[in-house]
Amino acid sequence: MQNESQIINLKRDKLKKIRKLGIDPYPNNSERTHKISYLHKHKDQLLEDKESVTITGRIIAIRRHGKLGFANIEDMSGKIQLYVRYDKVGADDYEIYKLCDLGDFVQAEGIAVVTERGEYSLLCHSVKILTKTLRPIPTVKEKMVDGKAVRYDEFADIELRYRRRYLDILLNPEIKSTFIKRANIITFIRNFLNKKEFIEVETPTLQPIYGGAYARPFITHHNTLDIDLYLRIATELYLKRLIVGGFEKVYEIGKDFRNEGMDRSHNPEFTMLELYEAYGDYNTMMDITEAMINGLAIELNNSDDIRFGKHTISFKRPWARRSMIELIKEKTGLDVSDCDSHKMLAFFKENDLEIPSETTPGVLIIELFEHYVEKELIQPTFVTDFPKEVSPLAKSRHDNPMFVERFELFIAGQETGNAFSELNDPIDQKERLLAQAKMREGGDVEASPMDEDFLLAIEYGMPPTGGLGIGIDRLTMLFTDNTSIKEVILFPQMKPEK
RNA sequence: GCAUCCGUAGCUCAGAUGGUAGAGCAGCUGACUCUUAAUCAGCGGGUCUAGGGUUCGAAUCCCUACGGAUGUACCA
Repeated sequence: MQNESQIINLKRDKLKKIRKLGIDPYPNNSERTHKISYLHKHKDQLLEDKESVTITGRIIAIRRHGKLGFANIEDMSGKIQLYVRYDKVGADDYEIYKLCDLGDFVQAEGIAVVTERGEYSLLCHSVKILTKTLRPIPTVKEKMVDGKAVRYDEFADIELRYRRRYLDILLNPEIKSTFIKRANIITFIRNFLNKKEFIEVETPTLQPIYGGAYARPFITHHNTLDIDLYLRIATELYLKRLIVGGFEKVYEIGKDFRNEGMDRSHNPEFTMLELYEAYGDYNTMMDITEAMINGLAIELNNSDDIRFGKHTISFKRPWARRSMIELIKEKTGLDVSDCDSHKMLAFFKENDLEIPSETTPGVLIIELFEHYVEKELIQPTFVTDFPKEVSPLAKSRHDNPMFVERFELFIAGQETGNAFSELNDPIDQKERLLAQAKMREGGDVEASPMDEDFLLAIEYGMPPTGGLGIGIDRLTMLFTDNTSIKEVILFPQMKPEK
């Protein structure tokens, strides 16, 4: 008689029983005098003073023994055992205790004691129910073996964990700490930038023209204006307008949306930090990136090093700064600084590499880099000097105008940041955006549309500026030793269940 | 997109070669005034992801769909 819906019916019956006793299973008010962690911090004093305390929490284990029983309850700060005796709480409250299930929220008042078996507990004088659960909470049991918690019956189904993240957080403590860490990372970045006098801003998520990255957008519609709007793919073009306006240091931490493939490192919406500094360039962006992430490592781990899978990654400064050309030459022996596509194509053929659909020098160089170099860059490495044609918003190098002043930051083989000396020549910028628009007309769905309004702003004058983008999700993956972006996004995008 | 693997009770899993589904935990009933994966006795619980096929017979073999994981491609 007990599949899930029957268990739910049994719980509804208990609910009725509680109501029959004249008790509201969902009272409007609750009270607590202390968090559970307080009981642990002031253990000796509480044991001596026998001061009455009231705590609240969720039942995570329950053991009944006739006229006495135990329950482990947990709040955000910790766990403690409740010790419930018929002769202490009285018949009414004992009845309530008997009607409590795993997952119910309760309020307990009592004094701190140590049981005969040596467990620090709250000996209850009263027990009150705060919320009755209707569904069976998956049972996860833990046993301490040699100081290590061995878990039984884990809540481990990956799909269920993501779809019912609340259960994941409730039942898997390491998940809770992952997301606390994520919050700490964002807080640290805010504090770091605020201290450097960056201003935090918010720019539109709904944009009439999207741009600032190479990606397909989500499209939506505004009813009153009767126009289509795009969910932003980057904050870049609006933040630069603010530099034009005289904000010298700005940043935004927010969601970008890209309508493309999903995999281990891509979620359709993701969190991005972008910052812009007037009178800076890509070199100052390297400095600030190093300082920020190194500071983060020290803040979180009290060390320059973190463990990531098999690797120990050291954020000790300075980090490697390597030209893409140099790296390719090192791995392949091929010098691509002359952007000779014939030579590169010959190399592709010699080595049986798949030839990309476009065979312009820039695309071929990137292809070589991704194939031979990217995955090898485990320690933090700034890869500099990208081909101009794949960087429409970056300034050219003076010594070789085929390349731009740009870097991508690679850590553990993964792109974690992207920065450049921002192009501020309005005529050059217009030409490059026109080239993008042409690619778009030619069928490149990821090329950016022309943004006249952005060009207008640049024509009013943007000072030399360094700009930087860092993927917060990927940074969090690094610092929490996760290889899937879904593990660091609370509610990752999933296909609907049928 | 392609390839491979996976989907059995609320949770974690077992179900060789096809023979008609099982365990632990959780739940229910009872016992128990110091337990902590409580214990003991008993009881129940399943559209084996869905649909089709092969077969006397399918959780098992085949096909399709759905969902997930991994790899790969794409993502400057």
